[in-house]
Amino acid sequence: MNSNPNLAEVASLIGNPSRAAMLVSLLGGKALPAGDLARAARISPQTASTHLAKMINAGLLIQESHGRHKYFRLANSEVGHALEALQTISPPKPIRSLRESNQLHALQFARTCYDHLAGKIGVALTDRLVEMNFIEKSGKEFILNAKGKTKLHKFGVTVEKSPKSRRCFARQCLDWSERRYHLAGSLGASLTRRLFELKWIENLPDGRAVRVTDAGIKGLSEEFGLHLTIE
Amino acid sequence: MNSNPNLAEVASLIGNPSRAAMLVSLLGGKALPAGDLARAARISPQTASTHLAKMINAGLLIQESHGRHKYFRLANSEVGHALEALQTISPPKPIRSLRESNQLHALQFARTCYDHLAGKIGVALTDRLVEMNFIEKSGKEFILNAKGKTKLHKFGVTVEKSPKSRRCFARQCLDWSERRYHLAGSLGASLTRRLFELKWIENLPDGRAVRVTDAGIKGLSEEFGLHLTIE
DNA sequence: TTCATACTTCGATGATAAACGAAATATTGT
DNA sequence: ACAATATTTCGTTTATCATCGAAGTATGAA
Repeated sequence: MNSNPNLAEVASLIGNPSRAAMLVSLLGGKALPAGDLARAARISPQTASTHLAKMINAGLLIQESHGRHKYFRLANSEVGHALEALQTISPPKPIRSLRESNQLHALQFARTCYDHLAGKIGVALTDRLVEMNFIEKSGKEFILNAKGKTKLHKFGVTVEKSPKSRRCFARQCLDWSERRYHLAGSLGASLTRRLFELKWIENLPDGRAVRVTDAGIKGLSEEFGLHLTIE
Repeated sequence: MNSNPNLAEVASLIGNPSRAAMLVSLLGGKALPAGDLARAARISPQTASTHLAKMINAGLLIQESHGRHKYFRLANSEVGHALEALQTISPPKPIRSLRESNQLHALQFARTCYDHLAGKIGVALTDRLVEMNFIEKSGKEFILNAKGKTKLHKFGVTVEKSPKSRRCFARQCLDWSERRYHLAGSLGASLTRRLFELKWIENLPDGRAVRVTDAGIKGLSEEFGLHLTIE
């Protein structure tokens, strides 16, 4: 009679406040260990463990073991997409203060994802690197060409793949909120490190949001033709 | 610290099997009376009434009174979008009868998703619009270019973004049955409305499944190079 | 007015599951 | 080997909420 997929099952999983808190923590795309997720949801590790098991079982999360830590992340981009769609219909304003509202904006605008830059700025900067013909998309990676290598090296970024690390050099990382790719991998990390070093960006007090400084606005414009407008 | 206790609130509303069944019945975009929704969810009118009140309260539904009947429908396209997004990550429901199997096939082939076209046809038509270079993907939207604007305007579609509505003009909506994007937003809705107007598509008796008429097969082929084969 | 239909409110019941303490398992460090 | 840390499993408690019967309100029909 009524249509096929079993909505209620997944929705009820997301519908628990503790699980929802964990899922939101994972929306940044990062994998987090069980303990961190428990803390984020303000519940005991035991309780978190049962929640995580349920979400693994339902295909919402996947698990990677690293020693005694178990890392969890969203199983795929569809899950992130669904969570965001739910957020858009989450009624009036959950936001208790102006400060929280600003924080939320800040996250969408610029944040770190593991160790590289994400959010609107992350995507926009990557776009500029492509447009200026420094990097180009190729499968799941970017390729840094000679022109880009020169430019970024002069800018203070490590442009050689470290031979001992088997980390991907210039991975494409999908930003769910923008649904666009930005630069990750060791190149993305090195570039982001350099931006911190130059104090073009700085960490906001808590969480993973990042602020672009005045020097950053000037610098990104001059070096990469990335013109930011303050909203 | 992290954003949304209300995410859980909405999700838990959708997470009840009875409420989910009612919401899915409303995904076709039509308004239905409380009694019909109770029957669709196989629950008593009293129970349905409390469920509906909760969903009204949370802003998922809106209510119109017509005499002693009260009609309910999805509050806005975002709700429809969120439901579809959840369907993409929901496990399929076992099929119990031939009738259900047929219904499922019809839904996968063509259906309305709140107010725009989805299913094989929805995705295929969107693909054609991209291939014919009328629209192009950009982030989470499509961009309608000059060529597309001319073409669709001539076809009878509203191609201007309504300034007072803050609804997205041409959003990408993830299709649960195809796992691909189709055209949504006010442009998608207007195009779908026009297809109904031309009687190229028509609603099947119950639910949100849609049939492509003979005129539609001819028209879609001639106008958009979309060649349908009857299965 | 009186009856019938559509929906809502109230109260009681029963089932589900979230939470944590206690204890088990697994891994790393000393 | 032993202690420390990270996670899981089990059993118990507790709270929530879906459900429906019964009764109430509102609208339309006879």
